[in-house]
Amino acid sequence: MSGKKLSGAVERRSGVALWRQIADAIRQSIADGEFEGMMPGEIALAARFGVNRHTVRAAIAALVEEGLLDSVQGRGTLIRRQTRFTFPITRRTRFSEGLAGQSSSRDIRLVAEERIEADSMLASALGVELGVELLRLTLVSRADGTPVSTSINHFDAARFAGMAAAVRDTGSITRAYAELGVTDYIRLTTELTARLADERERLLLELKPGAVVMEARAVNATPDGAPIQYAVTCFAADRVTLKLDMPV
Amino acid sequence: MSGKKLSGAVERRSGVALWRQIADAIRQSIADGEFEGMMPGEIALAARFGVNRHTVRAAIAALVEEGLLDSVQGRGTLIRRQTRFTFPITRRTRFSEGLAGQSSSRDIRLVAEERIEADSMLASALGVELGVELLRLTLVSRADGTPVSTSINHFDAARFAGMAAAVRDTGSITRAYAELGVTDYIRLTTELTARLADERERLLLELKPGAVVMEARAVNATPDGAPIQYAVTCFAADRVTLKLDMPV
DNA sequence: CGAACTTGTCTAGTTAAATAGACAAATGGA
DNA sequence: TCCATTTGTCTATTTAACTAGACAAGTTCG
Repeated sequence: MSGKKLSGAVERRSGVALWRQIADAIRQSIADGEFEGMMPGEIALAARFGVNRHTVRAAIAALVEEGLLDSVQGRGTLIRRQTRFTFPITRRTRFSEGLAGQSSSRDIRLVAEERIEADSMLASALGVELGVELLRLTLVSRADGTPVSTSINHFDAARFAGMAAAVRDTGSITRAYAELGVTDYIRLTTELTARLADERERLLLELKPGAVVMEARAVNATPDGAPIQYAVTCFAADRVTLKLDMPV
Repeated sequence: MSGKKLSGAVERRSGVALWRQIADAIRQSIADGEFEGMMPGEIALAARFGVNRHTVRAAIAALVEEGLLDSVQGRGTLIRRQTRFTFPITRRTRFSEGLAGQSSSRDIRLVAEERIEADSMLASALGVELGVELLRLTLVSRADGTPVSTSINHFDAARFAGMAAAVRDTGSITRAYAELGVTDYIRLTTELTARLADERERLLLELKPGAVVMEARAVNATPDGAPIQYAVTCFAADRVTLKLDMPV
């Protein structure tokens, strides 16, 4: 409702093909609720964007491929129901709890496990000495089978040696912590930015080129404020809205 | 430090020209601190991305145009110093205060002023009746002359009739509020997402096509929790990192 | 200076994107 | 059933993007 219109604004020679610009604009318009149920006809859309009908068809074909639209000869192009998760970020952020009411299944999968030495940045974030051995876990979180986020997590290797196995067994960070004796934890700080998804993220999150991710760098700590986890989480921007609740 | 590498991953037939994909990858690599001072030579970059040298040159030309790089014949391509602002989002979020230590000048400019009727979404966010007259102000915030964010703000028109003039005069939301008798305000909630910038945002924020914005939808209130402002703010993702401090 | 590197410019050819128009095939309603 | 409207498919042409190679022009350093 921010006053946006589907302005027929496509730029030529911008390095982004017209059909992709149009696909992006249609996707956003649907997200904004401008279109519902049925799309306008291809000829109408072509006129609106000031391009040939075949160019619009290429855009629609891409969105059909994405699963957002469904074209039926003789009828028109239908808009498929799209769900967008709302993920709360608070002092007590938990992946599974956050999406509990919005999805029927959640799971966290371990995709990589490494041991590295703390550089200056990690050392200060986790409050350990430079060069201390750290455990680095790469995870992918899904809701209803759809990848929502992927994260790279750092822990003190000495204290959390069994973390990888615990995450694999429980499918949950919170439960893995519990197995290792951490019954509660809080989030100290979160830094957010957004950018285009890189190759690794596109693979893990099953995204198309040109997709946008939100990157959150967070420090988790025990309730007394001692850091235990440094996490860089990438959310698929078109699948999730981050909700920051400010406690009054 | 999230383990990213400048993997030579460019996708053909993706609707995004190779030179633009490469420009995006280089921009991100510089932001990640992978390159400093001088870029590798064009021939090395071409080999890395698996494309022709002329394609790399097109990418570099775009980044030179952006002001991020500077090519010198015979010497090479220099990386220009780039500053990224860190913008804190807390219960007491203030634009000018947030960037005070990072920039020598801040200003907020009023670019549009409208009166609209509250739809159901705005009415519930602001706690007013459906159809109540609202003031809609479009603002652009700059730091050191660089556009950082643009916002669309809604206020109860009856209570904040002089808001537009106050913002124009003071160049600050906080001071404008003060002129209208609101000495303090807090942020109730913030919803974040990210996407490609649309035409309007590219114009206001002086962005290139393909640039990413973070969209924050926030409700501000008086200290007792009564909503007074509904704001949709778009941040230029490559110019700012949002920092969410979780109060312990 | 001169060798070894860099970016800048040129021509030529290939591949992908976009335009243009015509017509087929399916749908839904009068 | 007939007709208007929709998406689907085809051919042809133009324009932009990419590749390939050669060479000029500027910088650095021994």
